[in-house]
Amino acid sequence: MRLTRAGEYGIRCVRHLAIHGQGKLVSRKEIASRTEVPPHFLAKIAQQLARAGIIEILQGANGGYRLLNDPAKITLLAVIEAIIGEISLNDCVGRPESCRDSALCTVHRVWNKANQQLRATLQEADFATLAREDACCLTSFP
Amino acid sequence: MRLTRAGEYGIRCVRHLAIHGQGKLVSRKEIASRTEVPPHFLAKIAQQLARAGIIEILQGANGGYRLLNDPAKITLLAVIEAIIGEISLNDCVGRPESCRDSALCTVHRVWNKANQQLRATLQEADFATLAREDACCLTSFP
DNA sequence: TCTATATAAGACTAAAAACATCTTATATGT
DNA sequence: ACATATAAGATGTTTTTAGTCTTATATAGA
Repeated sequence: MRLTRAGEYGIRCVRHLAIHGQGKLVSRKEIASRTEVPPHFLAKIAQQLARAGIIEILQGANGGYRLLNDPAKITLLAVIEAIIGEISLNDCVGRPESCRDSALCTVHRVWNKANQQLRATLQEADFATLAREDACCLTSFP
Repeated sequence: MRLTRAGEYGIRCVRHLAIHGQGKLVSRKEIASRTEVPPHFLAKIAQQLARAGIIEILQGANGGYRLLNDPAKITLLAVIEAIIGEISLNDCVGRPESCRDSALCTVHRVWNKANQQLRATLQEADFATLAREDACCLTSFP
């Protein structure tokens, strides 16, 4: 697992939308400038979020992005995995076939446990909470 | 954080040494072939493990590597961090200065918790245990 | 209907990191 | 002295990440 820049940007984007509330349309331009994400890069990230059913993209004049669901229902895990794919701390966890016998592998078992914990922690965090307080990472409201 | 190939190889190396027991000298050649790690790459990894005080390197004819401590005292965390540096799931965690106000950042707080959990889980795993049972990843004994 | 504005989609490029190898030097046992 | 083993760092290759650019498409409003 590795939180890439794209993943970080995806979080910023959803958090910014969450601050405005579900269904509120915000232009890509505004999101990009407020969260300091390169606009074209944000476009790609938004497409992934849209495919994952997290946001809706409206084209045309006065277009933009908006959250499809209640921020309280959107987890940090869902956003991250929409961007970087399912989290796996090492290959052993994500692709059992890369192990000779992953069911018995003591090392594997540790990774597996760590991976489950990590995903659980990220799943507990929802964007209603994440948007509520002031936060670093350039995503706070005016 | 990302478990690189080098990290994975470091684990294989220490596990192989742990199977032989503390203080037992094993040649780089044997470790490399048994764990399927490129010999020259293993040399670099071994140097990092040596700098971290995990193994001792003996030069010259009949040289090789050996564990300095009881495998039960060597944690998965120590080995991984000897190779890839201190684990941090995102920049926010590892470099608080990259946040405007990391103490208040709700996103940061989630990462921080996840990071602590991950390190704790990896610290609980020791190489006496990891070496005990059959395992995948090419590190089992003859 | 035409135009301005906005995003879509994917090709393309640059930079960084990962992965590995190669070469020269140094240490040790016989 | 010689054979064998690792040290150390330069070098090269591949993959991934990060970001940009271009052409196409959709929409609001004059």
